[in-house]
Amino acid sequence: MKRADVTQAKAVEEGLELGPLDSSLGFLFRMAQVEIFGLFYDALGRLGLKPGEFSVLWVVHLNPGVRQGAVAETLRIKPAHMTKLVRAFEEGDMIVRHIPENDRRGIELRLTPQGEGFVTDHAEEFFTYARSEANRLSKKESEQLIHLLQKFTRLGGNS
Amino acid sequence: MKRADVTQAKAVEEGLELGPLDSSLGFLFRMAQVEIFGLFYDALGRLGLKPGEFSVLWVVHLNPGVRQGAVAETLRIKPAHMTKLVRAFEEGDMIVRHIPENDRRGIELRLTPQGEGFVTDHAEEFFTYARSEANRLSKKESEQLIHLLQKFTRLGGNS
DNA sequence: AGAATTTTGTTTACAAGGAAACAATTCTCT
DNA sequence: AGAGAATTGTTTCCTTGTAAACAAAATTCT
Repeated sequence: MKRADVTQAKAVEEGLELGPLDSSLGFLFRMAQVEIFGLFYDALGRLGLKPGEFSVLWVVHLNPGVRQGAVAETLRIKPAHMTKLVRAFEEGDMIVRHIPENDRRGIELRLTPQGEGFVTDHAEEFFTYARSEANRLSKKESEQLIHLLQKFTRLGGNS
Repeated sequence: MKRADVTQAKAVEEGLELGPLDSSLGFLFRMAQVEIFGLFYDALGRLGLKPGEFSVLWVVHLNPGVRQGAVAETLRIKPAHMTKLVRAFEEGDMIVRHIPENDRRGIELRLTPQGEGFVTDHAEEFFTYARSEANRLSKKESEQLIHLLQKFTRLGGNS
């Protein structure tokens, strides 16, 4: 029996009706993030590292001596959580915290040699995964998606 | 010169080097979700309800008698968490749980009259917010973005 | 029928992340 | 210089979400 009479949306997922929900950006972003988190784990889970954690190391790698608050604000990590992450990385000997003499409030972050090694060892697969995430889209489509997301988030190529 | 003169984009990015990170779908999805969560709160925070919670009510509204596991799978909510949400909604007299006689494992969900009232009262602003979320993109761009996200998540359209 | 398996939801025990109060340092303004 | 304000990070407490073990019901396969 053909189900084409029933609405398209009815065919989604468990067969549940979603109405306009499946055209809601908030809902789609959440679904997309869950999806991509799964892909990340399939690819890099064995490193015992989460996407957000790698980004912290990556940003410190590219910006040695950056203050931890600046990293937090850039990556939208809340200060309380940032403290925990940085302390954990310090504990794991990946990051060193340095309190500069000219402003002893801020804390400057740098990678340890071990941290540098970790980042350079895994950066390629991290970003390769990041590209291959998109393999359910054509190259053109994923470029378009990236562009639209950059515009929406005001990040990347809009300056 | 005041700090307020610095561009918004600059303030957002702190001027940090991100390298290929700002073209990573995983990173962009996370940023987009944080962004949209903020927009949601500005618009609907006063209802004391979160996006995911409203979606549960919405899906039950559109699919009366649906099993809670089906809702969980559709919305990518883990079973353990789904139990808590449903119990809380039951507590708040928004949802009724019904154990059908023919299969007493599953639990069928329906909105109470109060739940129906709540959903119909707030659905419009929920989805209006969902549309106005996109107001930093042109209409065409946000349609494109929605389409690409649907394709990426295999939701909506047809895969 | 009856043991083994599958499906479905719940409980427990924990990790991730956040809000708010706090502490230390620097800046502003008189 | 010194009081008040702003900046920066930390601590405490709480909420949200997850994994893993469990329990109950239904299904499958002798």
